[in-house]
Amino acid sequence: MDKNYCPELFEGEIYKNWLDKNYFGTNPDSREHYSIVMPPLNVTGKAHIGHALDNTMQDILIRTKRMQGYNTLWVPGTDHAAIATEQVLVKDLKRNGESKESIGREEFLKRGWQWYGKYTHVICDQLKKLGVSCDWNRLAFTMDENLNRAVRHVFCQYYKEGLIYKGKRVVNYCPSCKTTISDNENVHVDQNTYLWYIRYPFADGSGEVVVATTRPETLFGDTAVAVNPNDARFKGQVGKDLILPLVNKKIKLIADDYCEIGFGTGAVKITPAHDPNDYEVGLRHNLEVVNCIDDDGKLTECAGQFAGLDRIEARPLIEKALIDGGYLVKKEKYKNQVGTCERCGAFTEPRISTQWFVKMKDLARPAIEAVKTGKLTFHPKRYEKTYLNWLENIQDWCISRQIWLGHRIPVFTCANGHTFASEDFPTECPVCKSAKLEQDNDVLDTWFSSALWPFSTLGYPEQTEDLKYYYPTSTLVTGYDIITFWVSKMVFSGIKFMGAVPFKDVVIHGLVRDIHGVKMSKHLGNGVDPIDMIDKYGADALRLSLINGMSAGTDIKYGEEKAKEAKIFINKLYNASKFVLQNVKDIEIKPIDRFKLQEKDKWILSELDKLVKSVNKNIDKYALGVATSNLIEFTVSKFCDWYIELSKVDLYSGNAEDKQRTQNILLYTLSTLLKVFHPFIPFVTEYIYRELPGSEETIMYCSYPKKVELKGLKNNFDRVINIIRAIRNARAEFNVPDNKKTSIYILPDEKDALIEENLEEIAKLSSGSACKLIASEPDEKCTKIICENVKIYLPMGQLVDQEKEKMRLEKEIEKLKFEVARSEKMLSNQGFVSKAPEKLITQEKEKLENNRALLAKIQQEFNSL
RNA sequence: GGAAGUUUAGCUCAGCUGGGAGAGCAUCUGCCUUACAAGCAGAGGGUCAUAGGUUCGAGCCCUAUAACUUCCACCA
Repeated sequence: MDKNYCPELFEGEIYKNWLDKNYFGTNPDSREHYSIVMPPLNVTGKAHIGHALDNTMQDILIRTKRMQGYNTLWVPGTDHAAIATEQVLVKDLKRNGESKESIGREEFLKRGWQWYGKYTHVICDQLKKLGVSCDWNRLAFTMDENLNRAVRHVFCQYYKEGLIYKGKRVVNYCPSCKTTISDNENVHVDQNTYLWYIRYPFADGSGEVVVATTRPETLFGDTAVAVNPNDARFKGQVGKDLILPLVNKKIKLIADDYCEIGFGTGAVKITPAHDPNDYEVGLRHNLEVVNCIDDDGKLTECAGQFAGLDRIEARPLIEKALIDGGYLVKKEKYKNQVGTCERCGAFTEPRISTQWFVKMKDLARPAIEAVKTGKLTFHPKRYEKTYLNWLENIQDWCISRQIWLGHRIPVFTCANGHTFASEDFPTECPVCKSAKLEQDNDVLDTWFSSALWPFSTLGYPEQTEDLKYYYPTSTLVTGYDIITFWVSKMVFSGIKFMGAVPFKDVVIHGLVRDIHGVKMSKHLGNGVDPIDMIDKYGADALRLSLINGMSAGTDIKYGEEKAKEAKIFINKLYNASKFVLQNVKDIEIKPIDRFKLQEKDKWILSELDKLVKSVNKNIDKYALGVATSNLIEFTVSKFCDWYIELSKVDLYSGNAEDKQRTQNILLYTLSTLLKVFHPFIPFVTEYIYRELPGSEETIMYCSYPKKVELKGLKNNFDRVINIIRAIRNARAEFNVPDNKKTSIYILPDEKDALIEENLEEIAKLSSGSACKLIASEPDEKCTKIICENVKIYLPMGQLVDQEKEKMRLEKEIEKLKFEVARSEKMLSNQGFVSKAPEKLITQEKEKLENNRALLAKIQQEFNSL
């Protein structure tokens, strides 16, 4: 083994070996299953650090369950991310002077597939570097032929049941991406703008109504002005005609509750084509719908001289025209929120258009029930609120998108105008047999296909063996940002089409932010590239740094430092292993219960037992961050700091029996530790494990430790640890450098087997030249420590100063007096004695007694000085 | 406008059903001790956001307040 940990030397080789041996592959059998479907990664470019976190968590769960003997399936996959990919492709075309239209739909789709073919590898290779143990034989893609079948099947099912309909709605439209986007993709941002107060004169010349608007350019689409029916100011005026400025068209003044009395001027212009509320008002009052903004975000002919101008750019020109015409009353600063496209950032336009919708109310109900009845649990639980709140206020889901990439809506219209949905590719109209068919031009929202992910990847709509065996899956791991986008949709789809929730547990993690807590983005350049981290520190270090200290569902602040720290820790584990390996070369492996264990052995084994139990418990609770810190704590503070150092005594003493016992315990402890640790840091644990004497072919299939199978581990070794610490402390207080060895004399209060057994250990770990048991005070000038029922004498020669000793003891006495007083106060408190639990009271009493005794001893010591 | 989360050492965060404030990093001191200087040993450092309340006892439970973060929402 190399002197220090070099992950680049073995991670690639180990992963290749796992793949070659098909260790990740699985098929249904008689065991209990544990399955996860990977949230599909967008095939748009690179995996980011959030993917690394998400997949590390899943890998930890899968690897643990695999070692626990479950039949574990982890399905990897990618998503076609239609809008994003289409955008990239369009940009590419533009660069070559081409366009979607110029190359045609078929050719465009071909390029889409080329893109997917190329980048699927890239993203999968990145996941492989991370060490994920998913079944690559089953790599799925949301556009695969069988997934497309599932989509068509589901669509037609909905269609047949009347759950899908085509309707007119005001939807968010992105003029830059040229497609409808969902409410979720429409992000509201604060904007400093103005309120324009515009004068609308009555047609009969009897005055005017002033309206306030943030969007003067939509004036051309106005078909009414509304006031509140109870607004006294407009009494008798409702129903009269107004002149629409610049257009000189007559529109009516109407009364509608939507208009609030207190806001603005009390009158609001109604533009049914470009505002969802106005559209509703329009329906109620039977208003005309005038589109004044087209697909490109440009004003239409109804804008007269402004037709063809971009809606935003036209604004100042319109303002000028309003001023010139004497229509503008005033303009004041105003702050509001405006919708922007999540992907391209362009201002979105609410726009009336014909779209496909899924009726949500009935689908949502069982999905709500599933959580309320506990069939589905979120971890942490508070995210159930996000989920429920969304489903309880659900709107119909707009599923059509005006782009080319993606699953095309399987609805056809024949030459005679018959419209029908078809799961297969039809050749004739089922009504009139016409062979002239035209398919709907729109494609489905990407989430429509990912909603089916947990069963479409297992073969649906075929009732495959996989589907029967692995569905419902066990756990879904994902970020809180897509609970509404995705999780909810999988749940109602799963219930609807499979008759069961798609997973039992949903584990939610936070976002990985930069070290200052700012969201990572290309724009800010504050992103951390996971592949960079792997190249510099190794995949295990990246994994560990993401998981360690993570707490459920909270965002993680992440910087390169963390990966560096993790690597340093792994180096520690690596070196501890190296030490063990160097010392077990000549080992004769025996079960550890064959040996007569010393206290220190019992101590490390009982600590190991605690560790293993705690890690198991925390993995079951999905508290992976806690499990990780337990593992690190044991490795450093128990195994390395103490047991390895203690073991040196018996390894080098020349006593063959002691050596053999210690070798076996070292090996047992290390190998158990590696197994428990393996799901978290798979590479280095496999690498070391293979070097261990008596190891199996791979650590991946070792059985996951549940506890240390050994009785009688109770021990008192903490006394020795406390004594060693006390000596180290005293030495530091006297400024004795570590390289200056001194003798240690111990005078026990009574015969003390534990101390007798550990004299050499005490000497070794507290920089002593030797540690001797004595029967009476030594003659040398010593400093004296009283603790753990022994008196310890450190011969410090000239360094010992009576006054200093006194001060030391005084400090000690003060502390003890304080403690004693505290206990006494507590125990004399009637409320405490009568109400506190029995166990606590006896504990407190014991403490008081011990402290009193110790105080007496130290007091006596002080007096004798 | 509604909801959730956060507030503990200089920094990043733990802290379970209430029972003597913890870790890592950073800082300071001493050590190249035959696994590791990517190391070891030791030390300093906190009115647990604020104000009330419940309790024998509150970092933890309740109420209010403040600051920050996030999600949801159609107010011109």
